[in-house]
Amino acid sequence: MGHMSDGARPPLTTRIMIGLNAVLAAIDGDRPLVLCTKAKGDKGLWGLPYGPFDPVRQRTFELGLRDFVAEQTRMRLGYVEQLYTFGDKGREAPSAVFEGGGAEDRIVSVGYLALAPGAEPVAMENTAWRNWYDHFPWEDWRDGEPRILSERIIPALQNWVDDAESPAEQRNRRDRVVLAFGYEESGWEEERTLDRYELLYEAGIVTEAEQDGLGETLPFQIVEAPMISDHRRILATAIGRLRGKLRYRPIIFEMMPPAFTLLDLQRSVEAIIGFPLHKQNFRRGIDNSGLVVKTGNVSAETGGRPAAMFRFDRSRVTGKAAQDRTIKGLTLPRLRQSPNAKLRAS
Amino acid sequence: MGHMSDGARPPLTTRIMIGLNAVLAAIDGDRPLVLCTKAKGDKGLWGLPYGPFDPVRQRTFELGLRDFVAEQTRMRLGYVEQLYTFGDKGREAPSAVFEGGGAEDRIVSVGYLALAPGAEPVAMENTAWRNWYDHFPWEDWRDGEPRILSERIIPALQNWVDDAESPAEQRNRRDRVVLAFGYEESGWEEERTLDRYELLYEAGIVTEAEQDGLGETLPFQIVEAPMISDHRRILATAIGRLRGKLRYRPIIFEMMPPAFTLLDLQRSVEAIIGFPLHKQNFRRGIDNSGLVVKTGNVSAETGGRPAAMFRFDRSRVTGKAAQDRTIKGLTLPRLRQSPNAKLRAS
DNA sequence: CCTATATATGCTCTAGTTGAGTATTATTAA
DNA sequence: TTAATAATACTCAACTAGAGCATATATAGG
Repeated sequence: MGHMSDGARPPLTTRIMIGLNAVLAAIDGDRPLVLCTKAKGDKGLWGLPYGPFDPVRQRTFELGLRDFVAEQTRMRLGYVEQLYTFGDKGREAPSAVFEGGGAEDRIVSVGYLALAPGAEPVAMENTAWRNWYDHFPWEDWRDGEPRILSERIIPALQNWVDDAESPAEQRNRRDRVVLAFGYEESGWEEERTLDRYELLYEAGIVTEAEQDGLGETLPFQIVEAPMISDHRRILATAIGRLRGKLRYRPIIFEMMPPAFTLLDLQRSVEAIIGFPLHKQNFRRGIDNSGLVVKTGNVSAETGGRPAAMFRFDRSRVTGKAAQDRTIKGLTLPRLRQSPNAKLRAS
Repeated sequence: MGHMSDGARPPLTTRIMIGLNAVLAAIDGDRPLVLCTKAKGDKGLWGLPYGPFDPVRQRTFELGLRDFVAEQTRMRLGYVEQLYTFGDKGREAPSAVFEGGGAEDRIVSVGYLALAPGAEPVAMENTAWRNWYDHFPWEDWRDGEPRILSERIIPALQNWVDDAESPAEQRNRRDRVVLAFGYEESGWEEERTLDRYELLYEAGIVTEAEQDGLGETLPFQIVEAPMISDHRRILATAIGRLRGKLRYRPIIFEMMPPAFTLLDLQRSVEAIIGFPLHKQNFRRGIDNSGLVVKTGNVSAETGGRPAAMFRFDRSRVTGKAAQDRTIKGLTLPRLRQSPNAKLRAS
């Protein structure tokens, strides 16, 4: 295999180090949660759990991830999926991440999405489940268009578009905004979380502390809640991936308790995708997906007529039971015009 | 940020090296192509172009990728997308990849998918465009179910299922086969390319030369055409990603020449997804996607009535023109019962 | 010119899916 | 008993997807 260009060997003074980042997501009622850690010396900013990859002891990234998450948070991961590998120069200061790391080292981080069936309380200090919309307030449309979007972000984006140096660049910026935020005809696509974040970042509307070198000079910065390093970007990637995957894989059940009502399920899905669903059509979709079966119990939790409890039926994904239809994920019957946005779906 | 576990710093004797792998795909008529290289000393096996990532000189992976592909193949990449990062221990022998690499080093490779608008001939020795179905004969259903699948692969998989040690494991294997290969009800899902490859690999039905340590002892091996290292796995990932993405992004146009007929477009899509489409419904789908516009010219290439030429209309993806509908990708109107599988779609 | 052949392109029909809403049922609290 | 709160059942219309028929415009060969 020796046909690579010469000079390939990196000088010993520049080492590559690999960090593993975990986006551990769970749902609590109608709150989508992500496990965060806060480190001293980071001005109180939150970050994602991360750990170094040890090339000697760890056979695969995934095993390494499971190890350090268990060590840091006492949680054992279930569903795990690789997201993306972030390798841009300057994305973090090596010495801040790896003990013994020097400024000349290069840190690459591999982000993973992990799903938990519930948000067990974590006893560790500086570790907490946080609502991910605290860091992405523009992504939650469950009560209608977020005010921060219409009142602050869109005007700021408009300024950014107007600020472009050439008409071509202006058109390009405008198109990107329209596409990412679904204005005009195209419509909000919930899975474009990363596109939106990157646009806001590029426009200087969000920023991640000082290490980005943009300091206080940003013209349009208006949205707070940064995270350390590029962790908010990693979280945006995770949210987008999870949202997109709901449609074609029965992944939501990785985040559900063993038994649940259909409304529980609906609230969980809504928490993730960030917009309300049409209740009757949602259950119709669930119903003929064949993904769940009744347990026989009922829940009298909520005041009205008791709801039947369901559980995920794994045999439906393959087995003879699945009859004719291809099992994919969930149908997400959007509620277009909510009669009263304040009151959720009827 | 210094809250990582100690002992994080890898000993200097184990270095991490990062390789970049490019799956450069193009279409020629009805042949889906991938740019391959053949190295001496690899028993004549084909592989993907790859190069080391230089942490000193290269600011991002993507720039590094573009550099080494330009150097190795004289091609400038257009559309590029990160696929996956492969880091399992033992996936390749470092000394074979990096000059100066030692057995104690750890190689991680970041795979990328790149799309070319056409397969320009490459003048480089040991570099060629190859039909990707040469390495995945079971993935091409354009002329009906591939014989290798029904005659050899499925029986071998059946043996593998029967071979399971426990009934539970047997059921598990069976379910995985059913799901990946779409037998019984669920139906063939073209984007599960990687699932299928991994299943075949696990069952010992495909193998990648000797470094996998399985040697000649495989009970069921029946499919040839391996590639070096884990390049066939990377290619499977790329094919799956590309197939899946066609449905929701207008990515096919990255692989088309500036002007084309609708049949050209259909043949290209069919080449990628590996099954035939219903012609009239395909054009209906293209038509009301609004993704293309007539150039005004016609093509008298094929013998029958001349076909109108079209071009991709980028303005449709955002612009005012897009009217009401959300522009996604293509509809893929499957042709279920081909009247005569030998004759493609009517 | 006329005919066979080949493909492009237009149109219809049907079944299933999706968005939306109405109606009915089973509880608890006042 | 009534109001409130949900759960659950059903209906309806618009649209989408699979299928196939019909017509239009070329070329090749008499």
